Amino acid sequence: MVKKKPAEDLARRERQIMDVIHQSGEATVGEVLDQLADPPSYSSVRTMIRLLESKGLLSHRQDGKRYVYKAIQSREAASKSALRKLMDVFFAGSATDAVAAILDVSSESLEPGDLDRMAKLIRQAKAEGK
Amino acid sequence: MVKKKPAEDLARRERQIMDVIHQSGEATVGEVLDQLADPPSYSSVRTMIRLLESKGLLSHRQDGKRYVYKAIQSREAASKSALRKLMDVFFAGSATDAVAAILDVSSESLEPGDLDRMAKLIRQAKAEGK
DNA sequence: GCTCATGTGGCAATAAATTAGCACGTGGTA
DNA sequence: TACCACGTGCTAATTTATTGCCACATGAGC
Repeated sequence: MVKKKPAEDLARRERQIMDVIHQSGEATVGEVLDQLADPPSYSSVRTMIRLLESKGLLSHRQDGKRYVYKAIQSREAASKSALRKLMDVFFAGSATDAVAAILDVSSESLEPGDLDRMAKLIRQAKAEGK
Repeated sequence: MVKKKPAEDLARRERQIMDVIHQSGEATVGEVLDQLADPPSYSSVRTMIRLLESKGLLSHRQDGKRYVYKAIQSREAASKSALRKLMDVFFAGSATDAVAAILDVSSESLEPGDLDRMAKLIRQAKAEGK
């Protein structure tokens, strides 16, 4: 029986690369390299990406002679599991506390429109949950 | 010049252990061991924890003959940086999208009271941001 | 069609992370 | 007080992750 390897179990570089690809949606080796903070050689990035593909986390399509990689798991699915984990670790699973932290973290950049949209989301959730 | 090592740069086990300790607030070696999904030996966990302490991520106090470890960086600070990163990677930095995802992830377990509390948080943020 | 710039594939070397063994110390308890 | 259970410190061995080389392929421009 093969061990399941969720995204949380990735090594450092692997995670960095997956993050870049999730952030970009799709990326070539060169694009990943450009977005890595502390980049190794092109060759190393490529090896790493191929490894991630062999682990079933990435897939590629061909574009001319280059490969364009994307995550197998959708951004939505990946973000949900990351969020769930973050909520568990830092907020004892509390969605309310997590929302409070988001408001806090982004207070600098929030515009009234953002807050209105959030308020609307909450009204909707309330309506659905009835 | 010494390289800064933010929490995101931790290796797999290191991060697992930091997560457990953040989640618990404080923990002994044995408690960390109990909460690790795929635990190595007691001895290994101890070595890892001492390493994290030597890196400046943990500190300990003595309780009888045991050490009780806690994170140097507060849960609040750690959660903020984790949230910021998650928002960047998955939601292009959008707080609104992050809130939407939280509502989605936790829709099963939300109670009306939670939604009311969130609504209140948003009203407050709006008042402050004026 | 030939050549060059840029890509990929496989593989070997290195570096880092993880594991655990062994010796010793200490507090509680009979 | 003498012993035992359980804790720590240090260090070595192993496993895993990361890096980059070298050979070969392919498309674009001349």
